[in-house]
Amino acid sequence: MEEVLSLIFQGCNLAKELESSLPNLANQPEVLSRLCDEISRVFSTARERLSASVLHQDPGLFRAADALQQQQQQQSIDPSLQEWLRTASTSAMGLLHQAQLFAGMSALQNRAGGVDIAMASGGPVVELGGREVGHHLAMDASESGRGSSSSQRPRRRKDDAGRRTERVPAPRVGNTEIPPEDGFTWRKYGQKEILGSRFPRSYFRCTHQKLYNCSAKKQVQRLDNDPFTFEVTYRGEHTCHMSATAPSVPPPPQQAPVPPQQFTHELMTQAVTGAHHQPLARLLEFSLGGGGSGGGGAGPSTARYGKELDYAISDMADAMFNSGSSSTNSMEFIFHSMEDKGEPSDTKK
DNA sequence: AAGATTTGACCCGA
DNA sequence: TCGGGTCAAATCTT
Repeated sequence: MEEVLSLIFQGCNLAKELESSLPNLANQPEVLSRLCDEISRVFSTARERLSASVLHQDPGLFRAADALQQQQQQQSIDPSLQEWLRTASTSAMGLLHQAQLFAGMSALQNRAGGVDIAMASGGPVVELGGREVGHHLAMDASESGRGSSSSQRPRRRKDDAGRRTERVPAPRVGNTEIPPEDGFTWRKYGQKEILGSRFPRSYFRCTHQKLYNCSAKKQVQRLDNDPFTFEVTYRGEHTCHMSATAPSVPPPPQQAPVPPQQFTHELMTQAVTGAHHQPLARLLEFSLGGGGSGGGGAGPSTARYGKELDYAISDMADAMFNSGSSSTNSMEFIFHSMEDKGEPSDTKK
């Protein structure tokens, strides 16, 4: 499996390189063709090895892989599809990764959905059950009381008891640079090269730090020996969830009101069936084997496509897990939330 | 215009 | 003194 992942990773890197050099290669079809062939070959090899080991688990998955690969091959012929595929694959994998997280959050043991999602994200099935997305709410008593006397800028020590470290899987396909979503909204405030590490460490604080005096922070760093895994260190406590109006309230895992099958299939499909998400919807039709909405051409997309989905997913989580006191139908809210996220981005740029 | 991200500089614990 | 963590101005995005 390790070898296969390495192949996929290699393919992704090749694709990235191709993408970045597209402007320079626009009038060099032979070079483009060669690069596309190379990428196809890498992914084909990976897929063949995957097929041998997991095909029996979910044949539908490989229909999606086939569809993806066909689209990739068409890239060299039809440039208009390039952006479509790039954003669709990136977003789909991001979205599917979100599905992984939600599956863990709601302690879903959805056999079909779980297998589909985990495999479609290009990696092994990860132990979602062991990742308690909401657990970093645990109180960090030392946070508030320290740094009072000596320094104007309170600092934490490395061995601070308030640190909680998790390892979470990175998206295997698409933009693997994106830190994994965890149900909170974070604002990046720094990035630093760490001695002896191949990858820089990113520093985040809660988006609502000022508004709610929320002291939660997290560091995200990719593992040297496993670029597919992020090590996420949480520090501080989220005080923003104490407010009734605070956004991005972390979901209590046991309160998931949505039946697993409905969530992983219908919800995920419907979530992307807006005009803005047509390509993604098509991709998900493949990977989830759903009916889909049909119609519509390949719409425009932006580089932030995936991130918008991240936010949309966050809103979905909010809607799902905070609908207890509301009289509003949670699923309706979710879909409206998705529509709201999709509509404006169509008009932007 | 407001919010988010980037990035070089600074601070401070080890 | 070194290196990790944070600040804050510049820049980018929406």
